[in-house]
Amino acid sequence: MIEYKNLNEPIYLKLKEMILNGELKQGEKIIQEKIAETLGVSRTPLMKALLALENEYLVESIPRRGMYVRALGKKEIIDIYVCREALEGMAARLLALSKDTKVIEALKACFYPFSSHKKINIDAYSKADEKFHSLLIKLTGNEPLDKIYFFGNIHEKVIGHGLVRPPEETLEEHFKIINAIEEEDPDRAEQYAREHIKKSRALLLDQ
Amino acid sequence: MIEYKNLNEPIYLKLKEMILNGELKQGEKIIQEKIAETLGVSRTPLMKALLALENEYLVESIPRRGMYVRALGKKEIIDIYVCREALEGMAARLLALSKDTKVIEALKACFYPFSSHKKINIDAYSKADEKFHSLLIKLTGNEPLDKIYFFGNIHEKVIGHGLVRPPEETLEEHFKIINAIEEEDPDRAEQYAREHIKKSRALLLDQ
DNA sequence: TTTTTGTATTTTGTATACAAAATGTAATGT
DNA sequence: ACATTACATTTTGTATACAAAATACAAAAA
Repeated sequence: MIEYKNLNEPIYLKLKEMILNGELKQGEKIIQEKIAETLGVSRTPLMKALLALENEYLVESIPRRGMYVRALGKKEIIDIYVCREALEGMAARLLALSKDTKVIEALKACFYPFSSHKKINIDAYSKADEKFHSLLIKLTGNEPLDKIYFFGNIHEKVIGHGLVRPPEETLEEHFKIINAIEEEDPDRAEQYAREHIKKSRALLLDQ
Repeated sequence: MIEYKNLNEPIYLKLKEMILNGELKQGEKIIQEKIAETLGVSRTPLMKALLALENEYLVESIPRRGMYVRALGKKEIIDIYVCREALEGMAARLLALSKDTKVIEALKACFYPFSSHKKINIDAYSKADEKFHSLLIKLTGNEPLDKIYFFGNIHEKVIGHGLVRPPEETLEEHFKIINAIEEEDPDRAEQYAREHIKKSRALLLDQ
């Protein structure tokens, strides 16, 4: 079977990168013609990418006024963490019920490099963390769930490239979630996944 | 402050209606030029509406092949109910913590016409049911949550215009949720909201 | 100075044109 | 008959053109 690739994905990816690394600032207006020119495309495929990003909560459209890089206030960030708590909690539950050994392997693999109790590279751990949370959703095989879970992007944007809490604290929590899944205990898997997000949320709320 | 209205919303709404009432059939290819002509617009604003519908899980895009009305199989429907369980459960929890009397009023108002224990009009109850579940989300004031909860549409599509379970069964469950919210008991509110969806899901799974 | 009004410029929204790919069909060969 | 190829048609993807609205700016009035 032939694989048809999305032709305007490169535009979408480039724009997303520009938003996440701050090349396009929060609240900044996206002047279509200007961006289209810098990307070397016309407004038509650019608009498709912008609409996709609007649905990922990265861009906000005001009719007849234009598209703006979404500015995330404290409330929005907290609200997103509430959504994550619900979705990742459910994902952990589903995985605990799945009885799939490959799931456990994949999740554990994220943190193999950090299990030796040596000094932890923050940047590498940050990537592993993002991978873990994304995998938690993807491994469920629930496509609608994956579709509504687009908050991974936000993560970087909120904290820069860092983490909400130090690895020493979260590594253990990650393994608690994985172990509950391995022991096929859906209630504990969900509970731990939710507590994990909730703790980060509480910290963000204080700042 | 001036309110700017989305100019291509009429196209979006008309298309959505055509999909939900079966005028455009499941799995049917959407030939852009043809639909554009029947709607009396060009392909450009039509594409915007189609991309919005793609993000609502009503339309599926295959690059270079075209846009298709999404065909929902049993798995997708079950998966959507799993998402609803997570999201509505969390919403009920948030409302229980909100201590807002207007919330209770609004939720109760959905079912006032059916509290007299007379014969229940299925069509009216079906609308009330949809309203209730939509309100549960909206009243939280969590915008990202509202954005990812686009499954209300699906409901009609799955069951025609009917209900998964009879009103006699679900009316009581609705009030159990409302009461738990009123008593500011987040755990029970979430539990009841989840059980409510779960029961419907179990029934769909059997069919 | 500050506000208002009129005008020029910019920018969005939509229609249209055209190239490239996909699809359909008929002719050819096995 | 069936498969394969060549060609015509359809359809998507992108660029461009143009109208309508929003914005910026300068001149006039309070």
